[in-house]
Amino acid sequence: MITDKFLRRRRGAKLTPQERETLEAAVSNIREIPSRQIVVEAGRTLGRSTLLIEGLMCRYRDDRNGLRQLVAVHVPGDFVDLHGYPLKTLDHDVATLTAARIAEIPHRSLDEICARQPDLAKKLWYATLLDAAIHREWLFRLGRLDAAGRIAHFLCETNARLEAVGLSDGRSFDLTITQNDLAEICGLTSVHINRVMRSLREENIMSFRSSRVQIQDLEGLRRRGQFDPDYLYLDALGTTATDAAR
Amino acid sequence: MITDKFLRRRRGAKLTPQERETLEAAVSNIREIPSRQIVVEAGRTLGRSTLLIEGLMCRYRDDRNGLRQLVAVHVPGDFVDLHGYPLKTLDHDVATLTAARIAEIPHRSLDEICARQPDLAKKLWYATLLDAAIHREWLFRLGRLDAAGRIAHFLCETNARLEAVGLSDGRSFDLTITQNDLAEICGLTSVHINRVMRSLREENIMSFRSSRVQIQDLEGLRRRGQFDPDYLYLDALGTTATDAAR
DNA sequence: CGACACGTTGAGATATATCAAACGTGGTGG
DNA sequence: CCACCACGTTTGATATATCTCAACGTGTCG
Repeated sequence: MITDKFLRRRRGAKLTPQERETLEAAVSNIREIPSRQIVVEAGRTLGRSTLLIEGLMCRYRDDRNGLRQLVAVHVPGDFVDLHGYPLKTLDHDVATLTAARIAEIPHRSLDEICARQPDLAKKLWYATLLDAAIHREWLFRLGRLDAAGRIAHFLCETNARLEAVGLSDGRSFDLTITQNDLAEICGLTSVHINRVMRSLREENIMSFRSSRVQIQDLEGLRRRGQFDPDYLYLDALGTTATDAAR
Repeated sequence: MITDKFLRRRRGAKLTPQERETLEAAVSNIREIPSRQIVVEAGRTLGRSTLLIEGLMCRYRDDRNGLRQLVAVHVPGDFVDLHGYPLKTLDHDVATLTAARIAEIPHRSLDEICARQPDLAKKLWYATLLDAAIHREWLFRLGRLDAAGRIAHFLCETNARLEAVGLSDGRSFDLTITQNDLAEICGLTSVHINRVMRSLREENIMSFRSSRVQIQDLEGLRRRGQFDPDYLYLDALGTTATDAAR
């Protein structure tokens, strides 16, 4: 099911079966996109939005010198560029980090949903505000945490988000990105990421090898990143729950 | 008029007179709030949202050691905690930076707007996405700019936002915050803010004294902060326009 | 006038960046 | 099957931005 993971386990915004069906019906097509491909360019007028089904995507801004800052990483179930619906054009680029499968939903269909199904519309709105909440947490991460804290915080967040959609067992998950990507997420250089990750590894807190993250000491990692998952608005407290539900 | 400044000069989302009236009618009450007062606490269930009429407000997250990171600064015309409407509860605190006048709008009234006036609802949605766009720009600021760049970028942004609501002449504006606030915005210490601002002053780029920002070299300030106002979705390109309109 | 918050300056410590080189490793073509 | 290439990772040495701590200055308000 295409919209399987959308808003899954989100407190107070789960979709009803009917709403899910409406959304499924709104999908105009499904596309496979290779790794490292730009999907939406800043400034371009948009006629549809993208639901990520499989793979990883990101949003970013490049600076004058070619340095890049990622402003979001998207996991399956995320409505990647839904912001582009009310805004009509995006202020940043959107690209794949890995090969990805996406579903496209025309804005025309969203118009109908907004006109006829205010409850569903509000849940779409909610989904974009979740992104904003994550943005805020990233601001905290960049503004107040040191390198180890930033890495720890990002890994805790990604672990929690992937777990919510059944892609992490709560301790380990696939993350097919480079150390340079991590640097662009954390506002650091890849050299420094490398050194700090080594120390986290040597402290037996976590490891990141051949695209797989293993968290040995989740509590320690959380402490390092001052991570508190409240801002993800997940329904089960903590991340201990199995992903049996739904 | 209470909603005078709301979405003013925002590309493709200006309110019609009727919509404006609807919003005005939705205001349940107006409050004056002293400086440095918490208005919304994280986690509390919300029954209304706050439109800022006059003064400055902010949203922030405190870390374990009492260090604070501001994640947003709000100027008159901003619908400060509209995020709390779909989300029901906020993940961060909201407070005044200066004495402020606010209008409160019950969520019940917003429900009616969403049910009956999808176009207006979409503009409310748009307003929250503008916040998200600003969050993203702040991420860029924190992740990729040095101290001078961060200060420059923040001042350019604030100048543009205030100008859009008629509170900056494009070169100077009142900004009643401390250097410590600036530090909490820029992810730096107040000591460093002080030093870097001195150097910006000595280069005749800008000055900030007794709560007033004067920009001598707007072009230079923009260059320093790599500031491009696209993400503010203002209708007039650049910031040269007088604020005659509307 | 004194208290208090805010701004300013100095000296030294530290985290992170920069530059440069070597080291895997998986994939590809000969 | 090997040689080689491209790409990402790892490490070292040095430079630099920012922090920390501590003191002093200045304006405002009761």
